[in-house]
Amino acid sequence: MGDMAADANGSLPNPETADGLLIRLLRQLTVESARFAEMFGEAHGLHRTDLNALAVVMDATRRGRRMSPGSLAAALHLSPSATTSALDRLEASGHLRRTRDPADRRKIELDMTEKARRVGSGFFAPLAVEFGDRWREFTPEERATIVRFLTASIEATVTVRGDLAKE
Amino acid sequence: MGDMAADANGSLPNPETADGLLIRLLRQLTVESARFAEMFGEAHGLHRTDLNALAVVMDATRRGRRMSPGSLAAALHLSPSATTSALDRLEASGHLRRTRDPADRRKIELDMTEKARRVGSGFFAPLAVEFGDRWREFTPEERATIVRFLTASIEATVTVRGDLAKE
DNA sequence: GCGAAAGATTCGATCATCGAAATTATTTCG
DNA sequence: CGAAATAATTTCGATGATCGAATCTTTCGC
Repeated sequence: MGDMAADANGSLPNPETADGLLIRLLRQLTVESARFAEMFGEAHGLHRTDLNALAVVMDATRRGRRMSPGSLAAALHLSPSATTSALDRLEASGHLRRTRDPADRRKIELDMTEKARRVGSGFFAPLAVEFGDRWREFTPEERATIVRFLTASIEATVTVRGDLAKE
Repeated sequence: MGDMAADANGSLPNPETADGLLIRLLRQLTVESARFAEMFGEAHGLHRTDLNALAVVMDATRRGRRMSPGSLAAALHLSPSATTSALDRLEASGHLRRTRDPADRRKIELDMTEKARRVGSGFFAPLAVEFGDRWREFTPEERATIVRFLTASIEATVTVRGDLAKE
């Protein structure tokens, strides 16, 4: 699932518009990504939430920020108590460790273990290899176009989400 | 999955490779899509699974296929009993109807209601508008490149998933 | 220092999901 | 034709992720 609104748009089957084709492909891509994540998680005994949590902590670590349960809860849109449960699971499975912040002892810092790092590269390395393989055909100019397209599409999604939030 | 492994890859922050940039953007796009679906579902009182189920049924309907609880369960990677629950919810909320197949009365056919159709276009219409707006800048040649890119990326994901399934 | 606030956890309840058994309808075949 | 096997879905009991409210510990303002 892990997926998301998997498969359905307004585009009629008959004459597909130019935009319709792109929308359909984007949809397919997100569905396939979700399926991959789901299957990967299953293989490692990690549900969606645990995978997401790991990913958030990994990303924060990579850019030099430390995560606390609170910030993790915010990032995951999860209640503090559910986050505690998730952290219990991830600590029990040896992917994360909790250590108290010596400066402010109310806070907890989350550290990835080597096992988590292996999980992360097990997730991304095969994808990166396969992507690299298939993307070799694209020239720098074409890549620039693709970057513009992806950026525009991300912005569009964020914009529409913002509109939705206003209501 | 909705979301999916939200945020973390192997690419180091420092000198980002050309592929690394694309991977990061793809990841962002899936994350944002998932967030949008999540927020939309929340606004309509539909969880992930219900949204996914609706989407699958809508898509099948659109291409002239009828769904049964069984085929829906398969499409969602959900147990039959969980699917029954989801259908109970969707029927109670007036999005779907169950009717027995007159030919083989063991089977149940799932029909979308007008309300479900409205939900669907409420989901996709704003996105389509915003995408259309932002994509106006792309020439047909550029779109062809983008289509190739998206197709290649989908195939890559499917391939890696297939490899994972073999183990 | 003392009360208020911040950060995290515990507790009890709810609900989605699962696996196994049950129900209803159909097909096979003796 | 009738009985057993098969198919499709649902029911039931149990598990577990999540939530909201209350609790505990630490820090900050006065």
